[in-house]
Amino acid sequence: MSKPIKSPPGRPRSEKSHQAILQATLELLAEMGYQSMSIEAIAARAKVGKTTIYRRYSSKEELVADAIESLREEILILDTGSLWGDIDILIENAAKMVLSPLGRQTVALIISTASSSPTFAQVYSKKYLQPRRQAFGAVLERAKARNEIHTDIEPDLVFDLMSGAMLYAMVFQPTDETFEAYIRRALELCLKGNTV
Amino acid sequence: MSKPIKSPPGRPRSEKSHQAILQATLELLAEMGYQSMSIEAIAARAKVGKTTIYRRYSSKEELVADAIESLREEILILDTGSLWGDIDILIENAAKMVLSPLGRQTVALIISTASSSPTFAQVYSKKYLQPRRQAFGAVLERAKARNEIHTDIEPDLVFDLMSGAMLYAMVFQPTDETFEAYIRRALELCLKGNTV
Amino acid sequence: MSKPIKSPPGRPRSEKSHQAILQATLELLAEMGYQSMSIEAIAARAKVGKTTIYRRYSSKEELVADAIESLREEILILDTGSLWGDIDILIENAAKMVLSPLGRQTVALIISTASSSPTFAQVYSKKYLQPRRQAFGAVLERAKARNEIHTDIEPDLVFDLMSGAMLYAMVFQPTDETFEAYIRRALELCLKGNTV
Amino acid sequence: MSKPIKSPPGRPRSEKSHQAILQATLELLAEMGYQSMSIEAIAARAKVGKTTIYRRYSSKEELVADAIESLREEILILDTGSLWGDIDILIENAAKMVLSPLGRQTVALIISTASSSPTFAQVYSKKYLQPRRQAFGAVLERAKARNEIHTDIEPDLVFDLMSGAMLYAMVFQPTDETFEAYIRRALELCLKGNTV
DNA sequence: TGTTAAACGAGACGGTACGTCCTGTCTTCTA
DNA sequence: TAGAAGACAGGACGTACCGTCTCGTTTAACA
Repeated sequence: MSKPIKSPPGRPRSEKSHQAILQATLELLAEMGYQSMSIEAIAARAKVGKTTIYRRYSSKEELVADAIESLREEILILDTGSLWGDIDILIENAAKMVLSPLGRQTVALIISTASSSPTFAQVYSKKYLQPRRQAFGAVLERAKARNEIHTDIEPDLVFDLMSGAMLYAMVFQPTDETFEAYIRRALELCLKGNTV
Repeated sequence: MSKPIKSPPGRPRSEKSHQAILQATLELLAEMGYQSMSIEAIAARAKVGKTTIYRRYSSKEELVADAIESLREEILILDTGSLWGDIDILIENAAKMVLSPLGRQTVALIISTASSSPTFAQVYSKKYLQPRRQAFGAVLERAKARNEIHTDIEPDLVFDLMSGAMLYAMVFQPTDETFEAYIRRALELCLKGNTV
Repeated sequence: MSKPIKSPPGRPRSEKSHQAILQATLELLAEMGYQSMSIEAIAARAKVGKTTIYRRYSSKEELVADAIESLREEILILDTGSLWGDIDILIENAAKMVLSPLGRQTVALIISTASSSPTFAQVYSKKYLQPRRQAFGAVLERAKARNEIHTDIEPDLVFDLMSGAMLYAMVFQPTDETFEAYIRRALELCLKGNTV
Repeated sequence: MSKPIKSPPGRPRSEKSHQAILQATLELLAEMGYQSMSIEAIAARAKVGKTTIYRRYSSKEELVADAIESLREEILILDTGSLWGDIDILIENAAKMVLSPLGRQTVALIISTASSSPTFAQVYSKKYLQPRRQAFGAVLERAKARNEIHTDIEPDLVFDLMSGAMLYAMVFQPTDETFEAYIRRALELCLKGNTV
């Protein structure tokens, strides 16, 4: 049995260049935003030829999607023992992302892309939202087990509502209070009728 | 008493050109989308010099914001006599916009633009959302007067939550049920703890 | 018998504006040259509407020609009693203009304008060169009367030759000797075969 | 011994584009003149991006100077055996250039540029005038050897005088006779006192 | 140990759109 | 009715990037 994986002929692609491209992309994304960031600038920042980028990605979207994907971190949810303890950790994590420049750009990009590209929306939904939906579901299930909330609550609907609220808050900044306080207030409203 | 309004010196701006610009903007917006639409194309379509556009707007964002603003229709809210009667009308109106092809395109554009342009977001928020927020507020106030919901409910927060939910639903289509049913379910969740 | 000069109806043209336009034109001409000087800049400098310029002149050439024409000075030729005495005065005058910074600029402008605009060339030729041609002719005629040069000499041809030589000398600076010496040498060459 | 000439990095400039640019420039120069010829039109005619022109030349002057320079032809002077035979050939050549549309434009441009740019004047003088000055000198030297003109004649001065006369004739068109006849008459005047 | 073939950096290519500037015309109000 | 102010359609300017291409130069696996 021979190895079916055969390395292609010629010089292999440089992992170093790859990393430099992703790094430069993320930096420029944070510094000047998706729209005004040019591929030429990325190439210059990464000290890489434009060709080297175009060989890997055929569009800015693809490149940025990969760059963002590259920094996805594990979602770990500690069990603090109480609903609001758990919730506060989730909100804090969300806020951390949302309030950093890169985070804002990222979310803006995702909404922007997703709103005009159902395909991207689906991919993103599956890869990014689904794990978070499950994590949030787990938190609510634990709360049910502790009798903190009604058993007939639908975690998915609450998750959607909160996701929408975060999205809305990021785009339209409807309030003067902090993001965390606003989101907490929204969640309280949602759970009000469902607390035991 | 003489009129204090004095017309400024020089030739006044042409209302005809103004309308042609807005019309052309909306047409191209529908035809090719925000990104790929160029100001030169708008000028050509409107049979207007580029200068005439730049004299009025300093960016594509501003222009598009004004073009969209120009389509704004009157919001009229009938008093059906019950909270859910009123609500159903509001939801139906929203759905009508969201589900039509032009509506989807427009909303996608708004989200897309707003998410990457705080300026546009602010303008849109003030000119478009504010009136709807007030209409929604009026509905809830009537419901309070009828003792259908608690008096301590915050209409603005509920409005934000519902706006976010609609936005989220449009982008990610999280459900198989109809848009109206999904939004109604979300609103029920929000008001659950506040019904008398 | 009524006066044939009838002032036209309506507001008469402002002499003040007229002067301001000429003044501004000459200033800008000296400051930035014919090419890069814009009619808008002239209007702005003269604190005059563009219309007011276009009402008077239909082109930049016309305006500049008139502005230059406005500075024309009297040519007076003293009779020194000898050909070379008269000539030296003419050469000295020419040199004075040609060697001053403003003179160089002006001549450069004239050459530059005339070479690319036959209309201007004609106007300039008629208004500026013709009087000088005649003055030079008078000098040669006096020399003929004094038997200093042959009677069959053509003053116009000599004038053209000398004008060309000055022009050429100014543009290409072909020599290290002084302008006056060079021109004198050229004239000697021209008259050599014609002296008695 | 290794060759010290190393090709610079990156794609080399296209000689084909270069030629197309020069060709288009000369064509448009002849068709519509220096002033009204636009760089955009040149690019279009040459089927070349504007960038490709701006990468090579930073101004219209530079481009046109190079275009003109590119058509400099060899000056070959046949020895006809007599002064006026040689001269007539030189005059005919000059006339051919001066009387063609491209020639007029070219000379106008050269004068115009040179009169306001000493640097250009010098370059042009060295590259274009010097060889002609030498050719003209050779003709006069042969005439001296044949005893047609005095040995003490200064060819350079005569050359300058004739150049100036041509220049002056082109700009101001002082005569109704043909250019050739006028120039011949001028030269006769110059050599009159020097013929044997 | 060479050969080979793709990836590399560099940068030119034909284009598109930008936002600014100026042109010559027009339209309005004021004197 | 002239003047000033300034908007108008048009069009060239020079710049910035686009995505593609063509160089000469690595770099590794294959032969």
